[in-house]
Amino acid sequence: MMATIKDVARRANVSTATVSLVLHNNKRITDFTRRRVLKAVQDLDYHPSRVARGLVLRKTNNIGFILTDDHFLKTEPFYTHIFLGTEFEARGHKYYVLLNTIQSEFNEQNCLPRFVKERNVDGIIIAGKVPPGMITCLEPYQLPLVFVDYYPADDKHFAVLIDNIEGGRKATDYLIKLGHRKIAFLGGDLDHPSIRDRYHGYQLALENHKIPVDNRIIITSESMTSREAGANAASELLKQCDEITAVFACNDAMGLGAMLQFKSHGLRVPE
Amino acid sequence: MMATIKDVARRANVSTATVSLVLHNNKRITDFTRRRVLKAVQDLDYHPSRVARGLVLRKTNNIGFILTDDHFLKTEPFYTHIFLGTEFEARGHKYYVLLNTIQSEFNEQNCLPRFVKERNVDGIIIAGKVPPGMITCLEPYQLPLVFVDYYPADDKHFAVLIDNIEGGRKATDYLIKLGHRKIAFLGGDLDHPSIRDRYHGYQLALENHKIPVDNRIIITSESMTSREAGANAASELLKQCDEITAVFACNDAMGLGAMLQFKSHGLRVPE
DNA sequence: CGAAATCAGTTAAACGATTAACTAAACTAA
DNA sequence: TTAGTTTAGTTAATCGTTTAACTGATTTCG
Repeated sequence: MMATIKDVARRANVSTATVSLVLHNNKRITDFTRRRVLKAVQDLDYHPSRVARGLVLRKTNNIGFILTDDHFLKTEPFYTHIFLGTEFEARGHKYYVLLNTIQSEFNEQNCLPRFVKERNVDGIIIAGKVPPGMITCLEPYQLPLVFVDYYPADDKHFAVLIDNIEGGRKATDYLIKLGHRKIAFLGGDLDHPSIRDRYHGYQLALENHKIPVDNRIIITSESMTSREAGANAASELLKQCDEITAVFACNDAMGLGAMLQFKSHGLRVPE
Repeated sequence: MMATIKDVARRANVSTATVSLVLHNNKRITDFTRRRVLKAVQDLDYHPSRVARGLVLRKTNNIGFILTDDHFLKTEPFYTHIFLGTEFEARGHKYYVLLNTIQSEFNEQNCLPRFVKERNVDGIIIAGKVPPGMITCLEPYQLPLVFVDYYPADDKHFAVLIDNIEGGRKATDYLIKLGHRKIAFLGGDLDHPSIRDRYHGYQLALENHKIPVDNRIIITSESMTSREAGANAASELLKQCDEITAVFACNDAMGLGAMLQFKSHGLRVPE
């Protein structure tokens, strides 16, 4: 069995309070006692129980990471990296990360991750598209909330965002500088802020170079995040306009799907 | 503030013990009382604190997931899927999953994940290559251990494994059935059991078809898991033998690297 | 009828820490 | 000398549950 604070106290011939005080560097313990306690701690390889400590301090040192699983699984490894980065940083601050993937369909009832209701986290990170109603549901728990890649409606919450406008602008700019003039835009849900912003950036770049926006070669639809969607979009583009020389795809999966589709129509990519 | 069992007890005019018993479906509570308690539970949206419960039951309902981060980050999304699957299944059993990526260099000292020392997990899943010495270090904690994609030295431990021999055999068999005779093998560390087994499967398939194993076209090296490694191996292969018509790569990154390298030498892939 | 058994709860200890409040001894100062 | 202060700890309450042991009332049965 693992050593508890009582074992340490017994071994060092002090009270458990003293052990705790030593471990918190309280100055009212003499060096003599401190050393004895520390020795006992070492001997027994004692580490305070996270659970017991959590109870009295009302603090779990857990961070809940909520992830719309669609994103994690179906698109790029973007969220994997976000998650790993979170875990790494949290670990550095002696926090643990509890992952909870959720469905995007959100119903008021058994909606929230269990770790919220069971008070098993001190704060929450939500990555990806946040189901409507979720934030309201979360409100009464008073947990610190941080969004990743999502624009909260109000400005009461923190969010970590990608500069999608600038990203979209730069990417498009790059294509223009390569000489492309007919650049198609392949996006997912335009209601999704990140997609909207990339589109915005795309527009800005075209504007800067006085290239008109051609609505025929802008293809977006709500559920467009998969390869098939990309492929379908590519077919669509081929029908719409044959002067296209470049494609701006909002994610890798769609880009790849489109690329394969172009190839199967005898076009060569990147040429 | 969140409701505690005391709030529920007060509201239902019973003792906290009764509330707990009701929640555990103990039969010595009358329907009359049970209903009152359940009503109070609903009204207050009460959920037992995982932390408090953990303390008294000596059970955290957490599973520790240890991952050699090299694998997670640098190679395929294989481990991502394992992890997500684990989280999903655990959630179904009311467990949480604590991730902890570790370095492959393992030193006896501050080696083990904190969640082990702090008794914050009930069991451990280790995915990927397990650093030597780690298992011994883990021993005294008496935690249930399950390995994923790793062959434990002793048979005291459970492991979830891929049938790499069969996988390697099938893949090679497929290439042979397509008519290939000179099939190169690109692998990582042959000490790694999964690589060794795939190689074994590769050999078996060749044997079955009475194709001799050509050592010149078998390229393995300890750290070969990246695209660059794949590219280097491809160059090597081109020098060694020009009759190669197919390549068996042990992971996607290497395969991709090799493919790109072949292309840049003017070869067409898959043709 | 009276002892034993059953019923429907309650009381209180325990889990492993933290910390405010207390205490006994030593020291300080008028 | 004596009251006050500082020092170096200890005692005991607390966090929110669970559950063994208890209790008082009712029922069962020989």
